[in-house]
Amino acid sequence: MEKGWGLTLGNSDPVSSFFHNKTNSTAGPVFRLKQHPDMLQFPVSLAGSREDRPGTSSSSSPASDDNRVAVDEVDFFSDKKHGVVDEKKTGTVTVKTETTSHGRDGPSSDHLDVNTGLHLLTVDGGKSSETEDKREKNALAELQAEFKRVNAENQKLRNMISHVSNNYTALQMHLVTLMQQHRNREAKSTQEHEIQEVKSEVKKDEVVVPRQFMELVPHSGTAETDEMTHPSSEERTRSGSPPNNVEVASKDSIKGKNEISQFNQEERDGKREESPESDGWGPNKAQKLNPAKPIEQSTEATMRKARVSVRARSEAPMISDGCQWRKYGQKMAKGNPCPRAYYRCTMAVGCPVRKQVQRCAEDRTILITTYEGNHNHPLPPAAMAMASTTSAAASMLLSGSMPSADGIMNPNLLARTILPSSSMATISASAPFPTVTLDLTQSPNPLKFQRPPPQFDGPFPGLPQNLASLSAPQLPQAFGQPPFNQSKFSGLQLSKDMGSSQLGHPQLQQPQLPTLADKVSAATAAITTDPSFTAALAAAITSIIGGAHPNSSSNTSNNDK
DNA sequence: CGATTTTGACCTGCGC
DNA sequence: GCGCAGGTCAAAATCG
Ligand SMILES: [Zn+2]
Repeated sequence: MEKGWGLTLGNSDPVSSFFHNKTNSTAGPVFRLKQHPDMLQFPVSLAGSREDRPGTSSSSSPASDDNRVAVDEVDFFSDKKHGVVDEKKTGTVTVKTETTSHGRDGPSSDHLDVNTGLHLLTVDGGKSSETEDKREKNALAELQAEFKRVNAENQKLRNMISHVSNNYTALQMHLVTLMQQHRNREAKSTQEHEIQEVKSEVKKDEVVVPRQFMELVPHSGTAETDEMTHPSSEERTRSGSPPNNVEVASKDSIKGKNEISQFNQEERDGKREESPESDGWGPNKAQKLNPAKPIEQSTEATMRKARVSVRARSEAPMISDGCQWRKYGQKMAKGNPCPRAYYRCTMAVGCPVRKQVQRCAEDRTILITTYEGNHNHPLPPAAMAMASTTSAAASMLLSGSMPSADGIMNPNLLARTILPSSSMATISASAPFPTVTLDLTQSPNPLKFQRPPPQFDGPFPGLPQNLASLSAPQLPQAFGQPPFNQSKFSGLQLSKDMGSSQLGHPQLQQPQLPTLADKVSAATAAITTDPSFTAALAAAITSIIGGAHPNSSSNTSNNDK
C-alpha cells in the first residue's frame, strides 16, 4: 500500500530531475506557469496527469502506446508500482507543489541553486581547460551529492504530496457528494425524513435512493477524513505505519456509525437465522423472510442497486483493490465469451460488498470490475481508497438522480473535467441498478473507433444540448473505443432511460441515446459532469489500482489458478 | 486442515 | 407457465 506509493514516486523522480535539470531560467518558469492552472484543478490534474501522460510519454517513447499501456497495466496490477501510477504521481506531485507551496519553498529553492550550478559547470567545463575539470569534478561531486540529497527530500515531499492528494481526492469526492445531498435536502430534517423525501423525489424517475446507502457514504467519508487529518503529518515523516492511522480512523468511524453496521447485521440475521455468514444480500430470501420490513428491504434493494464499475487495463484476472475476496460463482455472460466471476468480500463475515469481474469481450486487456454495496468493517488503507471511491461514486449516482443536483455544473469545472479526458464516468440509471462506470482505460484506441467530436452530436441527439455542446468542443479527440457496454465520451455520458432490453444487451447500449433528455437526465448529467467528481474519482481509482498493496501479488497468483 | 475455488444446481425476475 | 439470463448456493475439489 504505502510502499506502492513510495515506489511509484521513485520512478517519477527521473522525470522531475529531468525537469529540474532543464529548468535553468527559461524552462522553469514556463513549467510553473502551466502548473498553476493545474494546481487549481487539483483533482483534475491528477486524473489529467494520467491522461496527459500518454502524450508526454509518447514523446519519450513514441513507439507503441497500446503495448506500452497494456504492459504497464499488467505490471501494475500484478506487482504494484511502475507505469501508470508513476505517471499519475508525477502529475500529482506537480499539482501538489502548489498546494504545499509552503513546505516546498525551501526545497525548491535548493533545486534551483543546484540546477544553476550544474548548468554553469557544464558550460564552463565544456569551454575550460583540464585544470578546471578537476575543480569541476569536485564541484560536480558535491553538487551531485547535494542533488541526491535534494532528490531524496524531493521524494519525501512527493510522497507526502501523493498521500495528501489521495486523501484530498477522496475527501473531495465525499464533499461533493455531501454537497449534493445537502442541496437535495434543503431543509435539514431528520435523516429518515430526508430519506423519505429523497425517495419520493427519486421515485419520479424510477431511480430509488437508498437511505442506508447515503448514510453509509458519510461513514466511509468520515473514516477517510480522519485518516487524512492525522496521517498527513505522520506520513510526512515517512514513518512506515500508515495502517495504524487508518485503522484508528476507521474504528472511530465505525464506532460513530456503528448503528449502521448493526443495522445491517440485524437485517441479515433476520433474514438468515442459521447462517450469519452472509447472504444478507439475497433479495430473494429477504423478501421471503422479512416481508414485514419494507423499509429495510427498500434500503437494501437500493443499496444493492447502486453499482460502480471500473474499467481498467489489466491482464491479471483481478485488480488488487486491497480487499480480500472470495469467489462464489462464475457464469458465462450472455454476449461475452469471457466468463463473469462473482466475488464477495471476506474481510468481515457479514460484509455485503460484492464485485463482479469480467473481461471486455472486445478488448480482453480491459478488465471490468463492478462493485456493489458498502463495507461494514474497517478497511486497510488500500482497500479504503477503493471502497470510499466506489461508495462515493455510488452515492453520487444516486444523488445525481435528484433534480436539485444541477447548479454544480461549472463551465470551468466542466472544462477541467473533460481535459483529463482519460477518465470517463458514465452513469447509467437505466438498468435494474443504476451504475456508474469509470473508465480508466485510456488507451488510444485499439479498436479504432475514433470519432470526431461532431459525431457525438449525431449519435446522441437526445442528450441535452448544453451537455452535448460542451462536451463536443472540449473533447480533443474522441477516444473511443467502444466500450464494453456503454459508449463513452471524453466527458461523460449519461443514459437514463433505456429499456431493460438494452441493458440486457450491452452492445445495444451504445445507441442508447436517451431520447429522454428530461430534467432528471440533465441534472444527472450535470452532476456527473462535475469535474471534481469525475476527476477525483478517476484519480482516486487510478491511484488505488496503481497503489496495489503487497497482497496484490498474492492475489494475482491465486487468481491465476 | 482451514480457506478458497470450482461448478452444477437452484432461485428469481422478466418477457413471451 | 416456459424459457432465458443474471445471480447465488453449496458440495466437492484444490490449494497452501
Ligand atoms: Zn468488506
